[in-house]
Amino acid sequence: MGDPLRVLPPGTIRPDLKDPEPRRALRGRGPDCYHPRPGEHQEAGSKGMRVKRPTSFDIAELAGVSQSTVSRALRNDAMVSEDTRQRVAQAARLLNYKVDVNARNLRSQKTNTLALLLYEDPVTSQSLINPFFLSMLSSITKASARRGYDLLISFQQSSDDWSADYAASKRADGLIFLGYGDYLRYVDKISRLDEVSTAFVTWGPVVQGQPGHFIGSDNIRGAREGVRHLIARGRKRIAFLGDISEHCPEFRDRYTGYVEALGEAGLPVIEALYADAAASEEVGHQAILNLIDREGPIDAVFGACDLLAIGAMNGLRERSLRVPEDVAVVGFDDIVAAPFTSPPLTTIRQDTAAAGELLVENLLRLIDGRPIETTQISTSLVVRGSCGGA
Amino acid sequence: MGDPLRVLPPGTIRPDLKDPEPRRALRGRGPDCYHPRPGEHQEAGSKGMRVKRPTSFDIAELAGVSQSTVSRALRNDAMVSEDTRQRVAQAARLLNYKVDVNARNLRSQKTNTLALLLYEDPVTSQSLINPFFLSMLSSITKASARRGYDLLISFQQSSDDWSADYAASKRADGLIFLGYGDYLRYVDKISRLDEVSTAFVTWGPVVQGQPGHFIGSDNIRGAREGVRHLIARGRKRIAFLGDISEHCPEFRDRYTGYVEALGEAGLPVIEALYADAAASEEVGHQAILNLIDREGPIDAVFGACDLLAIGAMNGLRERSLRVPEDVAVVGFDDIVAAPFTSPPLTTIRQDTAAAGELLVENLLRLIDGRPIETTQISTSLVVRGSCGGA
DNA sequence: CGCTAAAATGAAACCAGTTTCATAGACGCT
DNA sequence: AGCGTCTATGAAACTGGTTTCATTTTAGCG
Repeated sequence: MGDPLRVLPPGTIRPDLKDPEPRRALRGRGPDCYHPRPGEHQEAGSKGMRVKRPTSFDIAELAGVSQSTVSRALRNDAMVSEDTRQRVAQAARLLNYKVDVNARNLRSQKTNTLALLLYEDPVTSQSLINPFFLSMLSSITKASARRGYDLLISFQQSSDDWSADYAASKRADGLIFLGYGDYLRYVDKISRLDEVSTAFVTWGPVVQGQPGHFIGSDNIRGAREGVRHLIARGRKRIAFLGDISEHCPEFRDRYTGYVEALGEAGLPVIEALYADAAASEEVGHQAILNLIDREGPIDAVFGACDLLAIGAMNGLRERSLRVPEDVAVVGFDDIVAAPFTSPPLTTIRQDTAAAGELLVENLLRLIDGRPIETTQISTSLVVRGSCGGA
Repeated sequence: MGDPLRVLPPGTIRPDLKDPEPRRALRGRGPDCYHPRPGEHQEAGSKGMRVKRPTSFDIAELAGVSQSTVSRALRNDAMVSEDTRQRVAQAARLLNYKVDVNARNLRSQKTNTLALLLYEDPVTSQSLINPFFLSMLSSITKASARRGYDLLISFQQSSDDWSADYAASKRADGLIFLGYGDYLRYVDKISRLDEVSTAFVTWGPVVQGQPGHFIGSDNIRGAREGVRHLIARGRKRIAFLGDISEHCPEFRDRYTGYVEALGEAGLPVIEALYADAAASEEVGHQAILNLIDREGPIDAVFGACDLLAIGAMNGLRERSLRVPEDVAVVGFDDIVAAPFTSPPLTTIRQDTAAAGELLVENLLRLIDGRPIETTQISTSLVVRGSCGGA
């Protein structure tokens, strides 16, 4: 927003856009150098040959110590003198040495890698249409990076073998499951992981007796808070939008919170269920139209997720109902787009940063057998315009 | 959308929601079995001990062949008789054998892994706020999975070392760069990869002389098509929304297409620039308000990405301007939300499926020195409601 | 100064596969 | 039958680190 606005004559291109010289090529290589020529790797000889990458033996020689000492020094093992450590570090820098993680992993039987398995909605083949998961993905990536772990990512079809293989083949030390979809089949599948003692955590509602594996938001409480807020603002005919079948246990819990809040206030329960597990604008849009047409006037909607709520807002607008004057809307998740809908969406925020952190933290605890503490994340009500003001 | 609607009396919970029995625990394990007890791994003895995982030697013994034959058989090497292959496969199945990828990688000097490096907008620390990248991420994941490659994912801060390390430490065979952000610094950094002959590809505008590395949509042509469409629908004062600084070369190209289309028709160029590289609803929202306030009436907006266009639509609504009657809007990307805005957003679709496919395909070609063919993806105009009809 | 314990180091085993190289057997041909 | 070629297989080398175990240094102390 820094640049001033301006109007230029028709067809003008600002001079600085004209690319006076063509975009510069990467550091003086010829035009056809962009793929390595196979075969020339081995023969060491003239310039341009690929030098064999240095090993810890090369460092050892240069630093005048044994190879095992190099290994220790580079890992900051306690048993190396400061002097040696310095010399080794310098030699490594000099030769631009990088450990070979495969060798390291092979011997140490650890990979320093976590695998994130996203399971897909079997119908749409798209579990990631919901930006909420993007947010989770981002926080998980960061949380694992912060702890020095790499992250492998994989989309799982429900037909797949549910890649316990990632652990079995020593690609990863632990598994993180994430997604909406065919929850039942999925729980059934990952349950077997426990038997082969593979460390894993799952984003989802807590399952009894498995407090370590299942981590999730307090959906019941969050939804209750949102609906209470609507009630407090005088709304009486509040619809619920979301699939509460067993495929979507999170939504089920949110529905429970919704029902509880209504129960407290003695208000009617209006469901607009739909079978499609993939929560999207489209589904919310359709659902609200059906609901209005069949159930008549409502004065509020609680969407089981923001996408549903946003779809509902669009549907309401299509029926010339004003948000929030005629119908107040509250969502769940607080996706990045929520503040920028029109009106801005009031919603129950799931703390994805904390969630990612907790998933990774707990997984690492499982991996090395430390006890687990929390498995629930608390939500918070974010009041914006769509519910009719603070 | 299958379930019927219904209204229940206040406070009712549907019977099937009552969780008759608590959610079943994973296959009959005690409550505190959810973390492995360290130390009990080694001693093989009573039940419950962790059995040492089988190696290829175990398979060899069981199948009555040598270990090297096992290796060959499992990799479907040509030099194994069908009979032997069968016996080995069966033995492997019997012992539930999985290769140790670390050993495999170490010896074969390949990882069958690609690394996806997402670079972040240095200001917002969020390169993934744009769902477009989610779509890219998804398609890249699938494309590499389809080719049997694992995908490592990592968020890169512009301050980072730009993890050529992923290749140098033999974690990955090749690198894929993706994101918006500080493009200049970023190009400068990855340019060095070429010197250490690390295979990589980048999603972004083509850089001269490096046709293998840079892959992107035909942004100029796409934007031109979109603006032409607006002109064909009678719009004359068409604003452009997007940062065209050197940090956003894609947007720059789209601006070029915009200017070209206007030039053809002899129409004025109206820019609403902003300095923030992160394309978001918020920025589009603010930009359109500024633009209207300063430039007076416009009858169309071309957003350099969908998020900007959506933000603009919200801003227009705030000023009581109707879309598309008063102002037509066209975006770029075709994010999943585009069909579900109100009105549905007309936009230039980037074929993310093809893009992911091409990125991975070209990267694999670079890796093993095959020549590269295409590096550009064509876009397509998707006409919906926001531009004033087909 | 001599003795002991602790710290630092080196030699060699080890991780679990792939790959090379040598060899045995099968087969076709003269 | 003798010979060469090709296929299938096994033995052993090899990948590049970590870890164990033995050995040498160093430090502390009477």
